[in-house]
Amino acid sequence: MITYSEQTRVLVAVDCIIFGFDGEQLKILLIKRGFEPAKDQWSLMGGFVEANENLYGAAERILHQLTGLKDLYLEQLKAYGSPERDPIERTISVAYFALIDINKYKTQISDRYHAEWFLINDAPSLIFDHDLMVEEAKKRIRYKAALHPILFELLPKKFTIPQLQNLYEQVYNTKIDNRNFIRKVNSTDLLIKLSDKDKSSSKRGAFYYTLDKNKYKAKFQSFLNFIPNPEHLISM
Amino acid sequence: MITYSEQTRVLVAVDCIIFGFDGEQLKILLIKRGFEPAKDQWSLMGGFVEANENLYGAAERILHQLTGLKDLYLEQLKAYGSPERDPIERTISVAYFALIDINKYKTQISDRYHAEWFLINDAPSLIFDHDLMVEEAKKRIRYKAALHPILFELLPKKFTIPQLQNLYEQVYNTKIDNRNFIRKVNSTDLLIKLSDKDKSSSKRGAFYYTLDKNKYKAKFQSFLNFIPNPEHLISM
DNA sequence: AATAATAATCGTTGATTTGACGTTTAATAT
DNA sequence: ATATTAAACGTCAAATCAACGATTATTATT
Repeated sequence: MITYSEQTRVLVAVDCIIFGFDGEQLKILLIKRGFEPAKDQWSLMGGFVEANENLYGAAERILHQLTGLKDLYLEQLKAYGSPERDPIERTISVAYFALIDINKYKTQISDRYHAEWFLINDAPSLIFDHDLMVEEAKKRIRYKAALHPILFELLPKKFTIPQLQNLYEQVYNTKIDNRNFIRKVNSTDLLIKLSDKDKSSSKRGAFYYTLDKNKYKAKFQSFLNFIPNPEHLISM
Repeated sequence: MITYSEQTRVLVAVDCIIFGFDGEQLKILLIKRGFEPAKDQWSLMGGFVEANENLYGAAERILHQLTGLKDLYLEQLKAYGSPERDPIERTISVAYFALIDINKYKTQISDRYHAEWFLINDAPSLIFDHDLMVEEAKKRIRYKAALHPILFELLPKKFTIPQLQNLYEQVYNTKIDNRNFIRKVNSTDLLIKLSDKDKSSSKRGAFYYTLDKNKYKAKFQSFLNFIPNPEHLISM
């Protein structure tokens, strides 16, 4: 029987960078670690990969544990494997980022992890190399969202154009001309206008829209350009 | 003392998808495995991550072992972790892709690995999930090269415009209008025209060019568009 | 009933880029 | 002299772009 017996085995973990949008602000979900090392420090949600699951499955499980949600947008970011990244024992971590609508998130489930949403630009510093992971995840999202309509994954089923624009403005930390933005959004043909309005943030009220799922899938690969001169903003 | 003792440890490997260009054709470097399992089958070059090195360092080492080359373009593709991907024992593999100028490659070093260059569209099928890795690496290169000038990493120090165009045509498997291509290339201002010519492939001879390294670094992030309608070609 | 505030549409501008295509000139091996 | 490839220059209409002006719609507030 063949074995790889002379090789060292290491721990493999999955860590999740969870981005959320509540209709107003872009946030990230962090947990307060309940165990050593680095107990009581802020951290990404993570866990070890189990014997029978693949990496994506592990990320799904971990995400479900914390949020109670399934079928989220989830994409592998990168594997991190510096020998010193975990002080206790060498651990390779495969980072995944998820995009979720905060309104779907169930608080009660997260209580055991002491999870909290933080504004994307106002989050505490994290354990190990998690800050680096978050930075690289932000870059990746900017990069990808400049070309593909992934930001819709952050929005509720029904959303308004001002919410959508606000989301883009936060992701790219820039002001977007509203007239050009609407024109571009309409030209993608991805949205279906509903008959009811959101009157919470204005007197007139903004029409709700919903994503045309079929067109979304069909057009996912075709490049978008909601952001003027994205090459000035993106680096990765 | 804190430990993660109850967790299972697994093997972590690095596999390299090595793309090369010899001035005429785009190729991939494969090895014939000299050990079990899957002895004598074609495979990507890989190896286990050692105790004192990070993932990128492991990829560099493995690449150096096979090619004798250092300081190559090397980028992490993705981590692969299906439980069944290695029949002997669970192994997570972090795939890296490298871009190299085949002329720099030293044959004698590779002999112990029975390495061979294959045309990109005429390679044998590989062990484990290596075919999947190669497919995803090809996609990644197409995606990235549509936006960033990474294909220059495949070219020799001195190269001609016809060589460059040929390379793009092979990567995207398409014909490119030569007049528009030259105009676009010149407009990037990335190339320095040399005074000597390559007369091997034409009577007139084509001027050699070299990459302006400073401008290359400065402009790496700004999007290129050598490929007409890249959105028709790219998917990832 | 007037006002304020946000939402949404329509239109214009000139600049730039795009791809498709035509033409010409250059250099040199044969 | 000829064939062949390199390369530069030009044209053209279509499309896209960002920036900006103006208007209308809707409704809560006063």
